[in-house]
Amino acid sequence: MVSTDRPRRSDATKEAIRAAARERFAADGYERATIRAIAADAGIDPAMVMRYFGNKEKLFAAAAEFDLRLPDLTDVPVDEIGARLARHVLDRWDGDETLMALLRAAVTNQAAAERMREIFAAQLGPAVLAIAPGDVSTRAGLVATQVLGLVLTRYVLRLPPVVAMDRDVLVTWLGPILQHYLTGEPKHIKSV
Amino acid sequence: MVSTDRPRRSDATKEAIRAAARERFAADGYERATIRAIAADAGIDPAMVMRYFGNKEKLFAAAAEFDLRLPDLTDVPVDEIGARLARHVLDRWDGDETLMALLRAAVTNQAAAERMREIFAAQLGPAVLAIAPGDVSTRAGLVATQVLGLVLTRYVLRLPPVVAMDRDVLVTWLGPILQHYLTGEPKHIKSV
DNA sequence: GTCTATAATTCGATAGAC
DNA sequence: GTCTATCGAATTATAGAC
Repeated sequence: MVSTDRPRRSDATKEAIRAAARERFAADGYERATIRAIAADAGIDPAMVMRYFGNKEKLFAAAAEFDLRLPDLTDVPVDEIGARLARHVLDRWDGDETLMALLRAAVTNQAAAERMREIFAAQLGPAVLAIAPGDVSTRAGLVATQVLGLVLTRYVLRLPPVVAMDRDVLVTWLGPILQHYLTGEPKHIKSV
Repeated sequence: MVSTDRPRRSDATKEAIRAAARERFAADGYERATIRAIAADAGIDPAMVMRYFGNKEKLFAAAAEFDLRLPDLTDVPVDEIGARLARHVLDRWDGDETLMALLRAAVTNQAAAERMREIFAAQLGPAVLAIAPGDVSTRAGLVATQVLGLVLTRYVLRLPPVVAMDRDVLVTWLGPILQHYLTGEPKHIKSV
């Protein structure tokens, strides 16, 4: 038992590489992030990156390991689920650059796009299933459009009006919308 | 007068390059789209591309010339504006790959992102101004999050649930949301 | 384990013949 | 106007010394 899980020799290096890779992929996207730059950030030789991860694609796969960490929404009052979800997305994005790396890369890299699809299918789908009536797939898809649209415009494209919006203002606007996508019916919406 | 606007000698070549560039930038993004490939698609020599457009950045700028062609929404019944806008977005995106090129490139290329910001500021802003009360900037920003989120998930990431959704179903769901962003008040929304 | 040296490509861009 | 030839730089990836 202990032998398979022993004190770790210098996997610290491996973790340092992964951290540096996350930053570079997030900042520059898949193609512009170079192994050389990642190695330099990690303070080691580029050859080490190849030794530990084989090639660039595998390095990205290791760096883009990601968990949405969706909160358990089943015990949240029904009419607060949307706001809770909106707040979680903003928190999650501010605290972890992995999703930014994944999104940036997914736009031009096929493997990254596939991973993105997997993550949303495996993590958002079940979460919606627990609380939503009717067509779960459609509801999960609609939530994805609004959530990723927010992330894209605020963190990637940095559209000024979206960047300028206060966190709480965003939650106030988007909460009811996500709520509607999760539990409402199409067309049956009243805006006053 | 005629001399400045004469029959055009072989600007057909120039237009062929621009068309090929649009396709490549849309399919591969800025970095992966190569001048060599674009030239091959256009059936001419790579050196011609440089001669006509100077460098890769200027070529992209020429290929990403884009007009949202937002319809005049002032004469549309107020409660139909959202649906009309949703339908227009789907139409516009299906018929022109320029916006796809712009979006794909904007995610990893600074100049493309800046152009994206300009387009939304110059075209969406005024359109919203004509019909929306209160904080126009916020409303335009919210509309951008949902519209670009739809485009990202449906055309770029190709999330299965979003791809599977019928055009009319999407309009039915998104119409009221865009309507709400344009004319409603935060929190004052009722989903039944 | 870590790094040096370099192979093998690929790309943007230029010079110049025709 | 069009194309050939090529430069110079940058990249991933490998081989092998220490």
